[in-house]
Amino acid sequence: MDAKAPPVEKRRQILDAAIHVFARQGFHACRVSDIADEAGVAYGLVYHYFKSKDQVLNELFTERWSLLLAAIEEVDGESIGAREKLDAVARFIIDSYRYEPDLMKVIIVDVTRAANSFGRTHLPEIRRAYEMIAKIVADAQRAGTFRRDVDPEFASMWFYGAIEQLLSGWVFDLIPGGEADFDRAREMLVETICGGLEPRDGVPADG
Amino acid sequence: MDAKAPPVEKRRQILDAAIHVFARQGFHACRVSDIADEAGVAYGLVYHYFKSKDQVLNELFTERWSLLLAAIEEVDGESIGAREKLDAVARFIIDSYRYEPDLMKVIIVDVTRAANSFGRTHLPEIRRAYEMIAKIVADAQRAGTFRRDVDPEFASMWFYGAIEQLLSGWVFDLIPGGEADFDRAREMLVETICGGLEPRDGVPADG
Amino acid sequence: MDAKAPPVEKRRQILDAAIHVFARQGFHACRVSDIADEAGVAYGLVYHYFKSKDQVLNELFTERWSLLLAAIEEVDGESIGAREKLDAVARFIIDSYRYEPDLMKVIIVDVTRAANSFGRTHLPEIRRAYEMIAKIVADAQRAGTFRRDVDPEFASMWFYGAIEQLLSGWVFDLIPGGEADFDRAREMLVETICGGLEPRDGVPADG
Amino acid sequence: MDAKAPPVEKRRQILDAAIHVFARQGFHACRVSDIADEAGVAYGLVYHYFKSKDQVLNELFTERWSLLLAAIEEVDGESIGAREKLDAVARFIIDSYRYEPDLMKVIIVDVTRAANSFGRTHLPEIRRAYEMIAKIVADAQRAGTFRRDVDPEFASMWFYGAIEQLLSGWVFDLIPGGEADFDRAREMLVETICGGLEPRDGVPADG
DNA sequence: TATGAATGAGTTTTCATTCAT
DNA sequence: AATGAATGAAAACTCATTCAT
Repeated sequence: MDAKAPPVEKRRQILDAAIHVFARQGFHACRVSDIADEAGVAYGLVYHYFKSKDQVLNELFTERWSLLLAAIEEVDGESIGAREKLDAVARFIIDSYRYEPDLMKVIIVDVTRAANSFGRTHLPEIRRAYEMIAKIVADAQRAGTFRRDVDPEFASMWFYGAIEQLLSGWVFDLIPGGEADFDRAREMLVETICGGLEPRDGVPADG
Repeated sequence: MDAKAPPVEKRRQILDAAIHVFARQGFHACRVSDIADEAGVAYGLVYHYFKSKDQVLNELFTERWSLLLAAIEEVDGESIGAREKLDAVARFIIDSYRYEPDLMKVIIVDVTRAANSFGRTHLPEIRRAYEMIAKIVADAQRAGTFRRDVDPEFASMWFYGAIEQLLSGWVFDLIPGGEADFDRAREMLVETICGGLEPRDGVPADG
Repeated sequence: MDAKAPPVEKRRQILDAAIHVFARQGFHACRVSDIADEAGVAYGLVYHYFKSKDQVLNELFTERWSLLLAAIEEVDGESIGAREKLDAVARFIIDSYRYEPDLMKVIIVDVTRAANSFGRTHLPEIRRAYEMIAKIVADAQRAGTFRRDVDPEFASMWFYGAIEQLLSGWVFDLIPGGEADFDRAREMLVETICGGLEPRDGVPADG
Repeated sequence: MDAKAPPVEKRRQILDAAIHVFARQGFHACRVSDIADEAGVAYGLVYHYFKSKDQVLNELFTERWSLLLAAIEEVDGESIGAREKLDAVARFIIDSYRYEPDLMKVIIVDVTRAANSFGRTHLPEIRRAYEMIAKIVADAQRAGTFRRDVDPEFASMWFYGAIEQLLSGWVFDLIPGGEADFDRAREMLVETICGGLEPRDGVPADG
């Protein structure tokens, strides 16, 4: 009865192939046929499952980014401190890179940082992540955990900007990316950013 | 009356035109003819002065980035605290954007963040900026002004990543970019990052 | 009714069209679109089958030249005199022109005589023909049929040079190229060259 | 008074430079600026003295070819046998190559054999050489020195074709081109072609 | 579902030639 | 006579996408 595998399989094959091809050559530099070759399917089949080359990347991005958004939301729902929340968010993103570096490379390089092309398209989703992080900060400010003289929107940018720079550093081999480095980098990132956001002598929590 | 206008003039016209065309349409989306049209010169003249479309962008980037490197170096040479140094660096970059938003947009969007194409080419220069910032941090750590448990290289990434995110926010209209916002953004950025890097209760300056 | 026309067909169409376009306009003067138009196919299809415009000509040349090499080899294998062998070779080349003047025109004008471009590329194959003719001469010298005081390599050049000049004459309408002229030209060519190579009074066969 | 060298000098400089540039790169592959660079003059000066890039080559060809025509004419006027005349013509051409290989290379490769471009333009002059050689043959036939069953026009082609092939062989390094080879090649060429044209047993001088 | 042949729009780059000085 | 800046036409090649089978 199942003489034939469900068609979904090839669709997945194509997506997975695209991850590696995009990571290797970059979205613009690769041809649709490169994806098909890597997936071991015929050329035109990509167009059977996807409307265009763009759509392949879009789908890859959305698939992953929605996981991120869900993760942030879940983290935010937990009863833990703001520092712990941001630490969890950073951990999620860094782990994404740790376990699927090619996919994250594609998302960072070809979407998130490619602000003129795909970044533009996905700005709303990207922005959504900023906002959720900003919300974590704002809540902490209300709770007195974070100082109030730094706008949550800006705090979110410092935090996300630092993470993106970190991942870029790994992607482009600017900094060592061994197993041991992941945790250490995250700890220092959270320590610095949260340290800067937490109240201290001479900095009243209420701004 | 001037016997002859210096030929350099048209070369400059082309570079300036390129800034606006690149900023408006993005490097890849624009054609060489767009640049020539904007500059009001003949198509081939672009190739008289530049080897390729790429070289136009490269020159634009290098021209500006070397100013940044010089500025950081100068700032680092002054007898001021680390926080003041980083504040000056942030100010220089933000002022660059304030006075030449199109040029900075091109540099950020088409070079610095376009890590797969031009970013790759200019990685050494970009890295140089990171290193100079890291040096400021390292010196402060030795002086006891900054805590020692955050690697200077990482501190540099948090700082630069935050600035890049800020400029991206302005470039893509994610955050308001009025005159008043420039100073406030810089203050908060420096306050957060340096705040996180400075020693405080329970954080011994020596790591 | 035929389930599917073999894809090879269009490839052949393109090659045939190229023969006529090259012959009419010359390789350099014609555009790829001229070939496509003549073949009645879309522009891009030329590039589907051939890597470049050059490759089209290369293929045309190699296809035909290998027939020539095979013909010379076959002729050389027969048990006939040297004069008969050279006559057969001349006949083969002249017949090639007689039946496919456009193709031969292309080969002579755009490859064989275009020594700086394609001739350079195909020098080894062209040289091979010289060598095979030289071998016929050398064998005849050993057999005493041809005098030994003319290097076979030179004899080969006199023979091939005469043929090439003859074909050029037809191609450029320097001499009449009617049906009757083909045989007569060949006879005179062989008579002159072989006559000059054969021993006679006062010219000892052993040089 | 002669503070300034006559302008003709630079014109000659350009022509001489063109010889070497054409020989090195080929007419089509070189740019006008290459000629100017080699001549050590400015770009536009080439257009002051010559109407176009083509005209430079045309002039080079005509200048030399007219010497050849004159030489053949002179040779033909002497009271010597046909074999001696043809030997003198061959010697003239081979010596031209011997003493000015670059110029002859240009003439052979870019004009004489480039039948589609410049060859076409200079066909009348080239043809003139054939005709003069044919006349030498025809006269010899009338005098009984050469057999009459080979058309003078064809005999001329065999002779000229052999020479052209010989020069091509040197130009493209197909055959050794040392000092000693020049005389030997000429002797064999004349021996073969004239040998084939001279009457012998069984070949009545009157065809 | 699967294949890959067929389509054709789009852009960079080259370089001969002109022209102002 | 001399310079070299300025012009702009021309064409190869790529590759996303469509479509017949």
